[in-house]
Amino acid sequence: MLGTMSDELAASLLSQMMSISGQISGRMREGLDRLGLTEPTANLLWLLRPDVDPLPLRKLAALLHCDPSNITLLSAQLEQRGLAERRPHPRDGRVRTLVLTPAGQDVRQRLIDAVARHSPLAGLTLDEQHQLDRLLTKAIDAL
Amino acid sequence: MLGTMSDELAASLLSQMMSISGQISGRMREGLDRLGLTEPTANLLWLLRPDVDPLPLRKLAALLHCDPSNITLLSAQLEQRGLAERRPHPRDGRVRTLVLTPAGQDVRQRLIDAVARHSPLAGLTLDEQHQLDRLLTKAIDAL
DNA sequence: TCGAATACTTGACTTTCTCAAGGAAAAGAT
DNA sequence: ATCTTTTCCTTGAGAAAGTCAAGTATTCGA
Repeated sequence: MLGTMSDELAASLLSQMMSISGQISGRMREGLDRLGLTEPTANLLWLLRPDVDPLPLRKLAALLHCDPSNITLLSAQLEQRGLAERRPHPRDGRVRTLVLTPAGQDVRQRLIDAVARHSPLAGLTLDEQHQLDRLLTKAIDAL
Repeated sequence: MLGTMSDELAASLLSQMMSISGQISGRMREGLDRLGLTEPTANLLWLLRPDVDPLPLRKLAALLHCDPSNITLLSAQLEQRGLAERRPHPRDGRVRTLVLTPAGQDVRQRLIDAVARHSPLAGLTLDEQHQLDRLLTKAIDAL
């Protein structure tokens, strides 16, 4: 049946995605000690893009699929290390946003570089990487 | 510079992979309560392929990047729910392998189906899914 | 202005995970 | 064959991360 075939393909893709992302976070772990981070804090750091408007803590909790109180804990850790700051939202006094400090931007970039260099995706040719980029972009935009 | 361009591409791919796998595990969480599982046990269940020789606990720990004692805990939970069994390795008395019961195979398949249906990758055409499959396969094989 | 909703924090608690130590089986050396 | 070494799993103690319920402050809407 057609349904079965595409189900198998979907399951195979799923398994591959999980395997690769597992490899990536495994690779990430190796560098964390050196940067003085744990995996949960690194996952939060990952979301703090310097080129985008800072996100409210609540939004970060949604992106990480966890309770807001957990973000309170993790961002306090980043703050204590001088990597990020909680700033009040300019328009809404209830909201706090999390912003990287220069030191935080540096650590984040070093983390990304270290992982990207050893990622399984680095084994693909440049052309293949562009194909992959196109496919993933479409998948994400479809959300 | 050329190096910069490919670094940016690699970082972009990385970010996309993390985003999609985040979506996937988010989707997974939604079904877990209904199946009586937690996320860590589901991640273990994921690795227990019925069509492949059962893996030693140590191997499972390596795949999940965690301590073997943690696998002891998680597999005990699966065992208690009747989803898996720890069996002595036929040739090596030190080793224990983890094998799904029929009930465990059923739960695992339902988990995979539920996630695959709502995965971001399901939005791609069948042709695109094949392209993606080819690229990911190559990336994984390069390990 | 007053009630309802939203955002973050705090505290108590559970679950997950790691580390150090220990026992059992296999492998290697003598 | 015996003894040492290594490998694998388990146990127990403890740290870290996560959830939940309650509390405070701010904003929104009637």
